[in-house]
Amino acid sequence: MYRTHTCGELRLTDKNISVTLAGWVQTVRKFGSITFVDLRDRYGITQLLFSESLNAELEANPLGREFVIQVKGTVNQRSNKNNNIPTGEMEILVSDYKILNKSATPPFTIQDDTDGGDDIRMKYRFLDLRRNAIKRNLELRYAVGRSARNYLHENNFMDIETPFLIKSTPEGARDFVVPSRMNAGQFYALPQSPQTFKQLLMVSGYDRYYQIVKCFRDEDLRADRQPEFTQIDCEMAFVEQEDIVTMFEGLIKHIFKEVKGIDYTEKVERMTWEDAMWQYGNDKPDIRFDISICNLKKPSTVFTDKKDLAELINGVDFKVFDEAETVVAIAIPGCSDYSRKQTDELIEWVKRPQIGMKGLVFIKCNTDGTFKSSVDKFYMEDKLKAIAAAANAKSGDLILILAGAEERTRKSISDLRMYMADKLGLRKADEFKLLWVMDFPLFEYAEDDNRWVARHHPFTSPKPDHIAVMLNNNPVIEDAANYLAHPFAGIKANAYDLVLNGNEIGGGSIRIYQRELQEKMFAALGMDEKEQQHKFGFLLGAFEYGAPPHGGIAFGFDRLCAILGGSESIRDFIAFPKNNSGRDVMLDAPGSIDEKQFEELQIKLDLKSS
RNA sequence: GGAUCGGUAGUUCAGUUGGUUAGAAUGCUGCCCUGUCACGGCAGAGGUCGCGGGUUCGAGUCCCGUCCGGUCCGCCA
Repeated sequence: MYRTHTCGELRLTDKNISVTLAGWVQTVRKFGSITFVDLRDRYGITQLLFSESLNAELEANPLGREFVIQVKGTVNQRSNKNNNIPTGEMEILVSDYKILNKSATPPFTIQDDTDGGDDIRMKYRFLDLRRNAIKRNLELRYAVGRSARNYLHENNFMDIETPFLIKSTPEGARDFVVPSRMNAGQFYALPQSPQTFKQLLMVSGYDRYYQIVKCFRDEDLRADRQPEFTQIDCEMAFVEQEDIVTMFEGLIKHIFKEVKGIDYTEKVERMTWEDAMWQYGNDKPDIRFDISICNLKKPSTVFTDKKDLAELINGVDFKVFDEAETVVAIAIPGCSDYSRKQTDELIEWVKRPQIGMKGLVFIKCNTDGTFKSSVDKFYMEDKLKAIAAAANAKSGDLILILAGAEERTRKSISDLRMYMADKLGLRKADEFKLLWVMDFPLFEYAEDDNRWVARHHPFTSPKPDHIAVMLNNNPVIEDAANYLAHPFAGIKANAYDLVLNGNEIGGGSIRIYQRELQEKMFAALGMDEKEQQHKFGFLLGAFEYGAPPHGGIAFGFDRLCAILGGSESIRDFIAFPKNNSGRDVMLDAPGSIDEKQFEELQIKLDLKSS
């Protein structure tokens, strides 16, 4: 037997018992003729005491960091206790030890506050995984997964596996492809999600399905995006949007409770996509802090009580505002005392290429009731005051205003809002706020091809009221410049995203389950009958054999874990993640393959030079 | 496809206006130390300044190219 106990298990109450432990040497502290060793395993650290009698042997067989050793000894009370660790009151008085395996000196220290940078830690990921920080993340991930399975199991969901080797359907994200040896010249695709399979399972009558499943998308990476990632993928039959929303609010609340000990009793807020875009500039707003956007340019349908805003800023010959499609303002609490240097910094920040604004107008709402702005030349105090009122600014606030093309400006003010909130510490990692964003547009306009693309995916159903609009209108866009006037532009989808602290953690929809509507949808996306049959014939066929109404949702499992762990980066919640370029730096993958493999696949490599 | 920041000891970093022998911390090695737990003390080893080219009397430092890594935009139905 290698061990009787783990390194996190023994306490002072075990005093005098004989034990055998095995683990890794974290540190060796030689202190004259006695030696202390911290022995580490997955469960904790236990101090070993090598007394004088073992000195000769330690000299003959010295210990080094990360050596794997086995020790026999008795549990001993420490004369100096360490209150920082659970095992800090006891130690093992070692009678005998054995080196099970030596270790080279690790390239970085395997401690909570490691000296290793990201690069080296990724290359030696197996060492990094020994560290508490990463271990805790993986434990959290396991807990979230287990909690989700428990909840779904209790609610009659059934875990059904779906294939990884499927057919490429180049709609949406880029597919990873896998050549087929037995079908030379043909390729499988790895699934971007099990979408069509779970819908077919609904047709088959498995009315509550789930899977915690890998998905693959060949797109560029981000801190919160990996080419292979994990979804909690769910689908239900005989449901409406409200059923899904209730069921999966329940799932997240269950996870909050089981994993974080949080009772999320408050009502989960809801917001239409339209409101989210106008009030927060973003379809996944962080609503933990109360800063919303005021549109100063046009009378907004959202703010019906502030109809005169456009008059307020126009007509003083300030060209920046006059010529801008959109002018938006946010009031930052308590920042009216910003210095010239600080406001200049903000201006530089919005001018960075990533944000790409030409400038930033600010109004200081001083605590003495006066106003000071960067546009005093154009706006008298009474106008500044009126703008401040419109922007919901209080005394002591700093109003920041951006002007420009609508989409760009809206995104920028949203980025600025988040930047300021981070700066002011308003985004607290231990505070969690859920939000449903609903009523997304069904279609987006693709300028390049002058056609509609599905905003969510092509299986999403329109709102019941909008089905007729879809069935009775021609999807062809005759007037590209005026595409918003096309009836399809206003069609809203039966789709919903669950947002947690400004991150989309889940998204789903009620699906189309009738062949006619599905065909109409495909046609709207520019697919002729032949193409529809080729790509999705199996699904259209299935809809003819008693497809029930159904809908579902998929959660980004990695992202959910990262947020619950208080991190924006998902990489530390994945045991073996890819780097920014989609490489596994430990394996040095991807790599080339043997000539023999090419021959078997009957593939000849002929890279096109760019 | 693009922007931007970085690459100097095993590791994390500093390195002034281009100027003598490139530093610190930590890790590593050796010696001392009977209660440490970020142990302490003394001594020592450790460098192709990512790579290639250029400017210069002289380049870690400036310029061009390239590779690698981080972040972001585009992209991610």
